[in-house]
Amino acid sequence: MPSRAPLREKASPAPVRNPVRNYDRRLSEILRCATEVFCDKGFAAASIRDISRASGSSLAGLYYYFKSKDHLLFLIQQEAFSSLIAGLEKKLTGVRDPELALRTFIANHLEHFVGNPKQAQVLSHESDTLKGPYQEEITALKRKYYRQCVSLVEQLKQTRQLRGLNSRLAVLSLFGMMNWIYTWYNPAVDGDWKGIADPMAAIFLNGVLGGANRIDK
Amino acid sequence: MPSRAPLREKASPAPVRNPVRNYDRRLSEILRCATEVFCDKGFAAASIRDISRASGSSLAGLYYYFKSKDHLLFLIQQEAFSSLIAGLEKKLTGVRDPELALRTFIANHLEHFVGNPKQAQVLSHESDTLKGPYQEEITALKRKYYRQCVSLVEQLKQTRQLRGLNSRLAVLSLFGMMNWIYTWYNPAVDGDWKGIADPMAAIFLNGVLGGANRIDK
DNA sequence: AGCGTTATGGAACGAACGTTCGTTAACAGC
DNA sequence: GCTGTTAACGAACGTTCGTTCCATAACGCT
Repeated sequence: MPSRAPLREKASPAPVRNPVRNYDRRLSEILRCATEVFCDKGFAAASIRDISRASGSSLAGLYYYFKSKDHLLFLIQQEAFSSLIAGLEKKLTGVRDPELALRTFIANHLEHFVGNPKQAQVLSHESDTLKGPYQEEITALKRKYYRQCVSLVEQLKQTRQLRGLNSRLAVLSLFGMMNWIYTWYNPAVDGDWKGIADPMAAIFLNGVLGGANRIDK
Repeated sequence: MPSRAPLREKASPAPVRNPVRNYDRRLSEILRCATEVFCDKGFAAASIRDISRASGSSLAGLYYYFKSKDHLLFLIQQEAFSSLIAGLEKKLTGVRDPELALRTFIANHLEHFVGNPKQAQVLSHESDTLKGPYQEEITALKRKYYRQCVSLVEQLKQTRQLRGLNSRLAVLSLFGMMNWIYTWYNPAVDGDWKGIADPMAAIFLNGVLGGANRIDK
């Protein structure tokens, strides 16, 4: 007669000590697994069953932590954007010089993107996947972040008297450079984020400051 | 007693005059419709039924033109890449100056991407969707295109003696700028490709040439 | 008139999908 | 010891998916 208890290999039925902490910990564990699955297969091609497998939960058990597949992607993107913005505001306090501020902006962005490549890919690749209220909330975060960068470029434009500069195009080009990284970054070839942030900031800043302004200085 | 013929509203059973031409014409029509659907919903989320609806074919009728959904995406990407590369080689013949060649490269890329935004989005957004032999063939085209750009940057690096320049990072940053356009381009705001190509080429070329080199000139 | 090729469509297949239902342990507070 | 909450699960629902089978027109050629 076989014993029954040892057969359970899946997430065991919770030795709940601190109820609130346990929920949060398990949720972020699930978000981490789901991020990996979405990164590998893409949101639409990934199934809840894939995430169930990756996280060790049952199919039904997952729905205790999110309302729908869309809601799950929303939670991932919201957390990713929030930590990106939080890191930025912390590093930007007290920085007055626009050029230094832009270098800080770029460094923060790349630190996040190169340090969490899977999260970065889900942010970049699935940035237009959601629809309705979820998308609106993410778009609001994205717009806030975009505007902050435009503001820095406009400050630079004013202090350096760059009359011809198209701030919108400059900022969107910068975002292109940085967000595209998820398609090519290879730590063995490209090193960590510091080795990318400086040359990329150099290209962008030389790019918008232009040749002429260097002579004046 | 109702007549029967007028009830047929769908693609009528082919007044075949020139068999070869008809096949090609219908195929590119289907590719165009499929591009639109893939662009709007993403490859994985788009169904063959969506493409059937958009192209006016029946579900089964489509499979006369491609072997599988993956094959359909392959055909789209192959055609897009081929015309991109063909346009480039035509415009680049006889151009000796590396800077001018790079401006030409950028102009050709943006002309294609801004002129065919839906095709561009499918190329960029689904660049890693296929697997196996299809992906290998597309990757080969992509690598050829990438190498051509690297070669131009290295020529620039040599003639201008830019010792510190990381060609790989520079080219991938340029591709980032250009390919990211599909996420933000709005003809009403940004105008046609000419208004984007020049400022973006300026950012890139000033960026890699750096401030110092301009003083020498 | 008859035949092979080109081109198309209706109907169906099995598989996989997101989600829900009802149930069940484990624990906390009383 | 009882009760409500937390956390998890197996099984199933109805739907949609990519793909295939088979039939059938229209045409070019003989």
